[in-house]
Amino acid sequence: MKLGQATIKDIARELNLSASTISRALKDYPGINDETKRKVKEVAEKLNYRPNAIALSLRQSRSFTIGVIIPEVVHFFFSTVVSGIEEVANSRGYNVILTQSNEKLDREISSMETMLSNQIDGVLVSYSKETKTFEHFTKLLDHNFPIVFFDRAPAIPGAINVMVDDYQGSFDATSHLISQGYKKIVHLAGPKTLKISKDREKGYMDALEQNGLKFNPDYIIPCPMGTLEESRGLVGNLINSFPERPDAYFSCHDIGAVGAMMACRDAGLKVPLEVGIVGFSDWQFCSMLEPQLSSVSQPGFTMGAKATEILIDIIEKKLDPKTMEQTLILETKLMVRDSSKRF
Amino acid sequence: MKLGQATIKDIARELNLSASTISRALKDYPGINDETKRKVKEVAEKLNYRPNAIALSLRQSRSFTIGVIIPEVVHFFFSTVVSGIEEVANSRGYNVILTQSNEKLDREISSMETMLSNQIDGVLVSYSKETKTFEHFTKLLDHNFPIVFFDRAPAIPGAINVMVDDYQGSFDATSHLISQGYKKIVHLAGPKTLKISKDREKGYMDALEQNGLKFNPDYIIPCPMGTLEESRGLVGNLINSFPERPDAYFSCHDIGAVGAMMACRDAGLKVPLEVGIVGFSDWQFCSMLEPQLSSVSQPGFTMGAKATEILIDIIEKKLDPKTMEQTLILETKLMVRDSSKRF
DNA sequence: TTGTACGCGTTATCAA
DNA sequence: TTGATAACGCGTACAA
Repeated sequence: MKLGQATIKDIARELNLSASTISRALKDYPGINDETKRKVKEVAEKLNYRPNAIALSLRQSRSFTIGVIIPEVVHFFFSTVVSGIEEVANSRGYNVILTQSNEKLDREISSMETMLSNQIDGVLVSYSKETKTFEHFTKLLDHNFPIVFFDRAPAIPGAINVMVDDYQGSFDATSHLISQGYKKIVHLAGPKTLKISKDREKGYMDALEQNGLKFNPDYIIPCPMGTLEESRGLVGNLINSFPERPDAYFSCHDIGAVGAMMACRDAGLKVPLEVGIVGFSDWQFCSMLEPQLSSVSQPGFTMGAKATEILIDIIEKKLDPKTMEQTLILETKLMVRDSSKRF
Repeated sequence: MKLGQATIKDIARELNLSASTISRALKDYPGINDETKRKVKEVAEKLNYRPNAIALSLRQSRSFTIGVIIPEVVHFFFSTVVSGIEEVANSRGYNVILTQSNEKLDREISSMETMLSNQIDGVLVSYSKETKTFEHFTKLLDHNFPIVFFDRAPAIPGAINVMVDDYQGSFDATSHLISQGYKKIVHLAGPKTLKISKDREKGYMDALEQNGLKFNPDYIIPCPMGTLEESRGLVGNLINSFPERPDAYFSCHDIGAVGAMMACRDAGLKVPLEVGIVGFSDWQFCSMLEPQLSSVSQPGFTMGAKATEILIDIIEKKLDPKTMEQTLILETKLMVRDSSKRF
């Protein structure tokens, strides 16, 4: 704060009392003269006194601040999660320091560093697509520093993760497509570095098998970038060149699904009549499209809220993550809309 | 940080030196034995020393942290702004503390309070729809506390604002509709508490007049909530009950435009043939819709970046806002797409 | 070239 | 019921 923010000492001087008395009076400690207390509070009010959280942090070695590292805020899902984080953190008296990695490992690492310098009490992380090794996290976990991972869960034994049931969501989506009579279902897959990508792929494959459809590896199309143009291009090629033209697309995220939808439109294929499409994440725009896009809804707000609750519990109760439930899995919900409904 | 974070004292003890020597060695002060310096850095490395930013903050009365208060993160435009803020703040060595007001005045006020307690060096604000009085800001401005407002600019003399040219954007959008031959253009307006709403309304009205169309007050439909359902319902009623059925809708935000689009579809009206539609903000989904939605694009990232630069300049150069350019206006860009293109 | 002492704002501890 | 002192981690004026 700038010049002239009143401190306890200012109040003390004004009333000819000691700093400790002021401190106690303000915090309603027992054994303080009621009259003194009244006067102290009055002057505090007058001087517009505001406790200095920094001084408190230094003294208590606790900052009541948690860090959040996400790939990008400009991402409907992540912004939803942040919203949940913010909500819970606030209501429990914590500040939220936010940084984006922009999917870069080095930014993730340097963010972690500055946050630690700032004495955060714990951190919530969804790691970047570039991140393939996790020493920058394990080092801290070994020192019992509280970390909770969300959505993107690393392969670290003993780490706490909050995620959605990507496997089941994917399984449901694929089964739904099959139930609607689609038979040649392509999966637009995400980067293999993310566990969620692998889980979604697995759910897709298992759903095929359990429904008696044979799995064709050529039907898995990697979309590492996750842009609309990417999937639109890939699906466009597919439609024109593939020996057996696919009749459905299950994308590991909504953007990819929109790309597929556009490619189909480009090719004059009718959705859902000739081609079924399902996305993943249930972004806001799904119900604005024509036809409305079916998608697997992920509880982003809840994820952020739960992860934060767990983190703060660890911080405050000094829980040992090793003795806790390691993974909280939230349920997804398939939102069936027009893009995949034949009957 | 938890137990066992090494401090300068730990290094001092290990090397039988005084804390001040360590401090100087680490910061490459002149007049320190090279050999000592080497050893200090070595031990620092070994103990995984990390400066305590909290202690620094307390000492310098500077936290290198800026606060951000926005209505909601789950809002494409705001998340874009936050992204710009984050980027610049980070590169200039500042942390970002984020809070959402959720469009509530009391949350806005309490956010401000906790942030001040946390000794932020300055704050970036986009105030809530509920905010009608600004004492909680003016009080601080009077004490020279650095505040930069973005997007939603309050009627505070001397305050620094970064915003887009809402008037011009709106004027352009309306003119465009007129140029496409639409004549009965309805404006879906935002809440009057926001200057941006008023500016957009003004731009609409002026464009009508300057193009020789008479302005009909009944053609301004307030959409205070800004939800899809709201505008869909309102436009639906309009279509059925209005004596002179409108042939175009210019909405003060994209969601409203989508609502209008849906209402038209419900009523069997063809966009853009029978009805033209233009939104404001150019959210991601605009180009995913069918027909693609024309919209006024706002440079969110730039807005965040610029606002942050200005704020940090004020903080670091101790500039007096009163002597500065008060308002930075960024240009909008009309993205003409299918929803308003007749020719 | 290095050490001592003090202060940033607060509170816990011990003494009065 | 109140006050004095020390400590959280760091930087710096001053002394050695």
